[in-house]
Amino acid sequence: MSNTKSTRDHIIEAADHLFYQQGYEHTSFADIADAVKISRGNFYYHFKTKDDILNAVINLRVANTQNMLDQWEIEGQSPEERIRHFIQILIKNQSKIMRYGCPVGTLSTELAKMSHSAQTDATRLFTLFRTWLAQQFTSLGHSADADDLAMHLLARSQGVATLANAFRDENYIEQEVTLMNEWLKSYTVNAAPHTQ
Amino acid sequence: MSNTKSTRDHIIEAADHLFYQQGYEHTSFADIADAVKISRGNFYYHFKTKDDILNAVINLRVANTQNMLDQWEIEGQSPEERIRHFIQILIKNQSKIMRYGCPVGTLSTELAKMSHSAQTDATRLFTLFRTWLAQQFTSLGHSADADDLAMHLLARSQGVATLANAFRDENYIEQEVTLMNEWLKSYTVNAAPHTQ
DNA sequence: GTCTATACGCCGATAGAC
DNA sequence: GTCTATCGGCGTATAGAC
Repeated sequence: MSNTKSTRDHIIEAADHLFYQQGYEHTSFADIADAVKISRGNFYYHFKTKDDILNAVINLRVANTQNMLDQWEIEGQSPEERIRHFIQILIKNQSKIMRYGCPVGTLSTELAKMSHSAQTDATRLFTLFRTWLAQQFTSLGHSADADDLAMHLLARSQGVATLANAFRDENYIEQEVTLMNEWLKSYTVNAAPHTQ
Repeated sequence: MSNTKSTRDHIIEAADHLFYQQGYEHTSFADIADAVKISRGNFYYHFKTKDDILNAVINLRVANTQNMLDQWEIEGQSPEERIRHFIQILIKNQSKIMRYGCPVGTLSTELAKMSHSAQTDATRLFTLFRTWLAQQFTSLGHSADADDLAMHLLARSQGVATLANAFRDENYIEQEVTLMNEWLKSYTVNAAPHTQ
């Protein structure tokens, strides 16, 4: 309940940023220690292995994501407005996405290639969005295919992030966001959606 | 012109597979040497640095991709049939994609995080597909937004690959491929496409 | 062209003083 | 809780024999 962050918290936050910007494997203990301005030795008082830090980072991201979704739930006046909040993060984080891609997707991809045991935990971040989006689509009256619609929208935002990162195109994200909002509108205005 | 592959070719092919399955950084010289069954020392007769192997792998992938696109150009009786060939690789490589993701997207993402100088070269693989798809959409009479449509389809296949890899869902790829084919149809049957 | 042997640095991890 | 010092291993890369 104190407003001063512990060293442990500083480590987790620094690791969070570095794992996002450089990747998990590409980030060394020295990198994190330098960022927090502590010695490598001190590190091991707080975390025994690198996997422990990864675990703490994933937990932090899960908590932050859950808070964000809760906030959207409060702020959004309607399901479509809430879903638009989701789509809008591509704009809000535009420059970071162009440089580093999507934090959820890139971590999941990296851990999958490493056959890392934490891959399942990382997928929980996707699941948070998936479940929340499916709830919104259910509220919109699409309960039968709510999960399909959620996965569809998730995939499109993932693809946009990957290509924006590869091509570093400023306008591209906005262009696709417009299409996603139009797609969403077709599921809210009338009862007959197009074929996506 | 000989039908016997050189040791160099064997190294490139082994590196190609391992970079795809394990990632570039996660793959060591020892891994590749073991796969080719040569000593680590012999390795350096063929490639001086790890970056050299990466370069050779990218060149191999560019050549293979170009051959595939040329083949689709010959086999496809119409632009929409050719584009359907592109969509169909998600089905053809379904099990690999579920395990390792898309070889183009995952390499691009990894090199971006490493700030690797070869990232620009890796993006050429995306550009090959992008340009080829744009040509097909131009042939379909959508020359004004051919590149946008190409990028849109690229993004969707990328997103599907990322989520299929994260969730390991067998049915999901097929589900999204159906949607992509329906989307494509709306650009071929009549002149008024839906909003994507 | 292929091998063994080895240099050298970085990384994850430990020991122990303060 | 934080530090310095150090270990063992792996990874890239080199030297030189065959």
